[in-house]
Parts: sequence; structure tokens; C-alpha cells
Amino acid sequence: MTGIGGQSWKVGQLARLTGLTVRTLHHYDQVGLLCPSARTPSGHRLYGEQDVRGLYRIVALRELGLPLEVIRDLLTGEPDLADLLREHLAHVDQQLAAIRALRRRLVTMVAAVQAVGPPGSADLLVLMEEVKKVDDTMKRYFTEEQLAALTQRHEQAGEEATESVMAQWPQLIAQVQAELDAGTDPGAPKVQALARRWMELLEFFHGGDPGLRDSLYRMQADNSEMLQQQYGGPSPEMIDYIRRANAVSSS
Amino acid sequence: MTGIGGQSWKVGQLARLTGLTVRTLHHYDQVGLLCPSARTPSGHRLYGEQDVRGLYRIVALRELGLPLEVIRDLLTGEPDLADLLREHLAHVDQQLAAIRALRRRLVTMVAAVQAVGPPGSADLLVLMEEVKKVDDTMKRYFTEEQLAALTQRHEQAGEEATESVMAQWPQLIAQVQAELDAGTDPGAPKVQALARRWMELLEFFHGGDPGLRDSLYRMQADNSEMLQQQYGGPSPEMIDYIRRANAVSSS
DNA sequence: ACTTGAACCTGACGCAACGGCAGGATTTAG
DNA sequence: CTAAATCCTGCCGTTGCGTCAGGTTCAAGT
Repeated sequence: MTGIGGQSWKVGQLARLTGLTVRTLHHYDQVGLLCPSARTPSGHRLYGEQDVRGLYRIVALRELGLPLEVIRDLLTGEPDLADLLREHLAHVDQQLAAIRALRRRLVTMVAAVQAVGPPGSADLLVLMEEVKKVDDTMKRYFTEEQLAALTQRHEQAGEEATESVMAQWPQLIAQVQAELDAGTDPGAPKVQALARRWMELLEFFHGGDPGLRDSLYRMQADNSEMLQQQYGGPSPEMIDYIRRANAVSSS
Repeated sequence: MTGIGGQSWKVGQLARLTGLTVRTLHHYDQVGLLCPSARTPSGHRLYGEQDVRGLYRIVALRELGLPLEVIRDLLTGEPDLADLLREHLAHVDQQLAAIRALRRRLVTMVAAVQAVGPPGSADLLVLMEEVKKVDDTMKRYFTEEQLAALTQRHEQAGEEATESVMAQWPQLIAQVQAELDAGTDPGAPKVQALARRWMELLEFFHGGDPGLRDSLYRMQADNSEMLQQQYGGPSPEMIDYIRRANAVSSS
């Protein structure tokens, strides 16, 4: 009655046809998502053409990440697909934000671990606290988009490049500190070269984006002691020294 | 024996102390992740200082998204935290890529649905096919980073701006088509204005990024018929017309 | 000492979307 | 007519707990 001699499939055939598993079709039957419109006298499931079409719709909606229950509700009566999708999109965005935050912390943690070696169980806590502090600090100074941009740039540059740049900082800081201690004039060629190198390395982070650059500077200025103590970052004096050096060259 | 008069906590106290739930502590005991080092004669759990420290480490690792089983293995014997974290990071990256792809499809789908109205069940399949095709096409012409940048820009611009820009395209295309049909010279002021408007709207997408712009142009050129039929995109002739108009103004 | 309310215990089901197995019936090819 | 393939139903396992349920113990007030 489901069709005038319409074709029909058994579970295994339908499974091969659609790339799903037999178990999945059983499951969909069980939860009332797709019940075969017929059965053989012995109880074998028989799917008609309507069923197959329905299945394809189910798969389509499933690929959008919708839960089966929602799909079922959608197929019986439609409480507005558009609204539902937008709502789902918001949910996906939340997940996305969460997993991006997780990734940030993980990256920081990996960097920290390979920088200071495997933490001796007690240090793990301290390390995580630091990682969280860094993460919070970043979040205070950068928008979600800017953080994504930073991550992007680092991915694009590749790991070895990032490590290379990171490795050059302590060296550069030491050199500048030496000149600062020696009282070298900011206008001296040596200091000018160092300042240029400094800006190049910074460029790696902000990529020329003025928004990123400003955020970076503000974070630097506001948290210089913390950065200095925890990561051997430059002191406020050093920042000022470089600033003066740049002022000389641009005047 | 666990300490010389060391302090101890009962589940509820520890729960309040750490912000976890009693059930969670029960669970950690059950799976062997954190078994209290002592019990009262009647069986109430007593956590010592060591246990509390252990718990904090567990929470720290949990916040990195590590599964409890892995955390347990880490705490008993350490199969190198650094490797483990890197491995986990790779896993997180996979999830990230998956959810980004999902988000892309969802956004496309939402846009399509609100553009053509709620699909009449049968159309849903066609729509999804189109969405997939668009997604595949985008993936062929843009790198993952570029796609992220596109999304970012749209998020930054806000939904209403995006919709506004999208709404202006058909109008602009119609106007250009009219001039094209009328055989107006590409150098005519009217056409010049339209061409400038054209470039402005395009700017909204590539945001001035040359890589994005090139990808966009290549995709346009390679898939003009498809875009034209499916989305009322401009014809190759129209593209050429605009190109000539731009050539005039830049010469 | 007695009562009462708060805190504690163990055990078990639920969730999301199936995977995988067991044990038995049926279909189909040779 | 037999053997292999396919089908059936039902149940446990997954992840990290939430949420009862039914019973015991603790701490305080009278």
C-alpha cells in the first residue's frame, strides 16, 4: 500500500546504499526517527521509497550537527527551521569559543612545559596558575577576534618559526640591557640596529595590525613587572629606551 | 598516620572548598582517580592534605580537557607530560577544524534558508547539496586561515551589516546589467560610479587582503556559471565589463 | 538521653548516538 | 537441502558526572 509496486529495501541494502550502518538504522527505528513503513511477515524491516527520502533528509540535518530529537520534531511538525538553525548556530558558536579558549591554554601550557621542563607535580599547579593568569591577561587586552588572529598568524608561520622568534627574545633583551647599563646613547648606531630588530620581532606578533599592536603595547605597559618576573620580559626602562631610540630615528 | 595531626576534610567540606560537587568526589573515588587516604570507622571519607593537593592537580589537568583516565595514568606514572599535551593539542585541533567546518555549513545554510524561505522538505536535500557544494568550492579556493579571516570579518561587521551588503548585490547587478544591455561605454560616469560601488562591496569581503582578493577572483572566474545560476551572481560578461570600467579609470 | 536535621553512605538509572556482541530465526545461493 | 549470509531483539559499554532512593551516622539542641 505504500506504493504501486514501489521498490523496497532491507536494512543491509539500505545501509550499503547510504553508507550508514545497520545498527544506526536500528537505532533510528528505536527512537522513532525513521520507522520502516513495512515489515515482512517474519519481521524483517522493509524500507520504501518514502523512507529512503526521509533518511536522506535525516542525514542532511544530522550533518548540520542537530540532535536526533530535534530532527524528529522537525520532520513531524516544523517549528521554523530558520529560527532553529540560528539557535543552533549560537550553540555552535559557544562550543567554538570554549574550544578556542581551551586551545589557547593548551598552547601556553605546552610552551611552558617545554620551556621549563616537566613540572615536578607540585609545580604543575603553579604552572597552571600562571597559564591561567596569562590567559586572563590576554583576554583583558585582546578581543576574541584578535586572539584568533594571533593564533592564526602563528599557525601560518609554523611552529619552528615561532620557536625561533621566541628564542631570539632573551638574546635581544640581554643585548639591549647591556647597552642600557653601559649608558649608550639611544641614537647610537648599535642601539638603532637593536631597536630595529626589536620592532621586527614585535612585528611577528601583531603582523602590522594597529589594533593588535596597541593592545600589545598596553598589555606590556600595564603588566611589565609581572611579565618581567615571570618570563624575563623587558623592564619599563628598557621599553622607554627602545621608545627613545625609535623617536630618534623617526625625527 | 598520613600526617602528624594533619588536617582532614569530609566530602562536603572539600566540595565547598574546591567548588566541586560531592558527587564528583564520589566519582573520582569510584574510578580510582582520588581515593581519600582515610575513612572514619563508620566509613565516611576523610581527605588529608596530600589528597587536597592531588585534587587541585586533577582539576588543573581536567581544565586542559584531558580525560580522567589519562589524568589517572599521569598521576601514577608519568609517560611524559609534554608529549601527552602535544598529542592532546592535535586532538583539540581536529575538533576545532571539525566545528569550524560545521559552523561554515550552518552559516551558509542559515543564509540560504532566509534567502529562499523555508525549504519544502524535498528542497532541503537540494539545499544541503548546494551548501556542501559551496563549502567544497570555498575549501578549494581558500585556505583554512583565509576562511577563518572571512568569518571573522563578517562577525566583526555584525549581522545587519552583512545582510545589508548582501541585499545590495542583486540591485547593483541589475543596474550594471541594464547599462551592459544598453551598450553604455565603460568609461561613462554612470558606469564608473557603478564600478566603484562594485569594488566597495567586494572590499567588504576581502577586506583589502590581496590573498583573499585573488582567491575570490579566481573562484569567481572559475565558477561563474554555477554562481550565476544558483545565486544570481554576475555573468562573465559583466565581470569583464566591470574590469574594463576599472581599466579606464586607472589608466 | 533523646530527638531532629544535616551530612554521609552505597547503588542504580539517565544522558547522546550509536558500537558491538549474544543467541536465535530467516532468507538465499548453490 | 545445507551452509552462509542476513535478519531479529535485547543488553552492555562509552564520558563525566546529575539525580534520586533508601538507609546510616554525626552534631547540636533539649
